[in-house]
Amino acid sequence: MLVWERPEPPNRPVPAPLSRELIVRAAIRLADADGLEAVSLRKVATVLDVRPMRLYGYIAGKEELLDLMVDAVHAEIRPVGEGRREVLRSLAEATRHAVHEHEWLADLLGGRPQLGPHALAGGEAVVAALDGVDVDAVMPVVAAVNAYAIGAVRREVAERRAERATGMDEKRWQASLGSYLERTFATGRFPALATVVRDAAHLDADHTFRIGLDFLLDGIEARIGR
Amino acid sequence: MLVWERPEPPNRPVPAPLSRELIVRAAIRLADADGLEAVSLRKVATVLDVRPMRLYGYIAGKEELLDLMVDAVHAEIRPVGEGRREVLRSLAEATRHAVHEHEWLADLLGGRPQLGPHALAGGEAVVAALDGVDVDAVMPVVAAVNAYAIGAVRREVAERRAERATGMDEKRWQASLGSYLERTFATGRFPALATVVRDAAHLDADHTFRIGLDFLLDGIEARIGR
DNA sequence: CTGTGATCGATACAGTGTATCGATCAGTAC
DNA sequence: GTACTGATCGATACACTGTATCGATCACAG
Repeated sequence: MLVWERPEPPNRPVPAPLSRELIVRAAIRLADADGLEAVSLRKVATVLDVRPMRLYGYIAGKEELLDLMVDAVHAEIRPVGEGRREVLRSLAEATRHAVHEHEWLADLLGGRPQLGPHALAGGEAVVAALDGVDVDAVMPVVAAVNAYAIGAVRREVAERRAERATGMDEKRWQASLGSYLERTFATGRFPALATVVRDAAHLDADHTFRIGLDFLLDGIEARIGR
Repeated sequence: MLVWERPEPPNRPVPAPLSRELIVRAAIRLADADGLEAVSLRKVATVLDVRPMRLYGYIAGKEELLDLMVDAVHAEIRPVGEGRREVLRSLAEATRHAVHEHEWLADLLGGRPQLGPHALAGGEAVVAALDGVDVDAVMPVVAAVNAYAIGAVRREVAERRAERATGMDEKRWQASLGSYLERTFATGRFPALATVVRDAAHLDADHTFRIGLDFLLDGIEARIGR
């Protein structure tokens, strides 16, 4: 082996510039495209043309990356409109809309306290718009709307995924779910449930979300006024 | 090497009896003790004194195991009491209670469709107890209560975990969170939020859950009667 | 030119879910 | 009894994960 053959010079002409924001954006793109389980530090690093350990100079670890992703998307969740009811309704709808654009959000929302800057800014906007409401009532009201939105959106995403998992085709899913339920109901163990599933009108996701939200907003309005 | 030294006879005197239920129970014990991330097929197998691949004779994979765990706990979630409001309230409280006993449930609830036998049996019990309600209204009402319960309970667990993560001590957590918020609020970017956090009474988890639930139940009662 | 402190990333480690496939068994046919 | 068959089981292996360690490399201070 030739002694004077030096190993390739480190070849670090332009160390790819990096920042928390670039990392978070790359992670979000990965999650949007292929789901949360496609987000690994190695893949994020690859996308950014960087070696994995480099990321640890900007983030503490994967958990923090997930937190940062959630907070980044919180920038899109803002109430609009006027009047208490409209503000709260739009808050819930904005949450749902954000989850539609970032399905992985359903897996993370509510999983950890939301104290990032964008989440706090969203909270500020809501609380400010609820000006005039009894100060002791504000947090419970906002918390309730958030809780409903998160739970409802999780169920919605879960159903959508189950559909896709059985082969991309909605009709086929309805059929296979239907036949499974019919077989189960044929045992006679769930008579009341069977009646409802068979006889009730099947609402689409939009209506289901809005009906539940209206229940909640009705109850809130009755206590804090409009 | 001695040719007549046979390798130890397979030493399979009593192949540990196994079943889906044993596997699921072992997994639940692990999750109860150390959280969901402590549930791995290898650890479950170890606890059952079995080699990992053996499990695949009873379950299709880890995802199915998680589904089975959730359905098993659904056996504990049943409405009690009489009257529509009381049935729905107890449903939500039962969900919350189950999560208190199995904190990992907060990570899974709502994440996938609940079509297992115990979940369906719970649905049957609720629907049966709502006898007399307009058939088209039953599912939206139950879905709304479930959505609220799941979302609320996730937030509650998230807060509890954040407390524990900063060192087991609640006072210290309150202090560190408080100082973080104070520092953040000192920037003046969240004036409305700051006012509410500073001036409003801080409710404990029980009250917060019940207040939000009452909002929702009020709204429901106004539409479907009591 | 010579330290020196910071930065970076190759390597390694312990862990994961699960596909593969040879070893081993009970049961049946002769 | 022996020979075959089909089912069962699990050792091994693979690809992948998050991240700790630590030597190599750099810009810069003296």
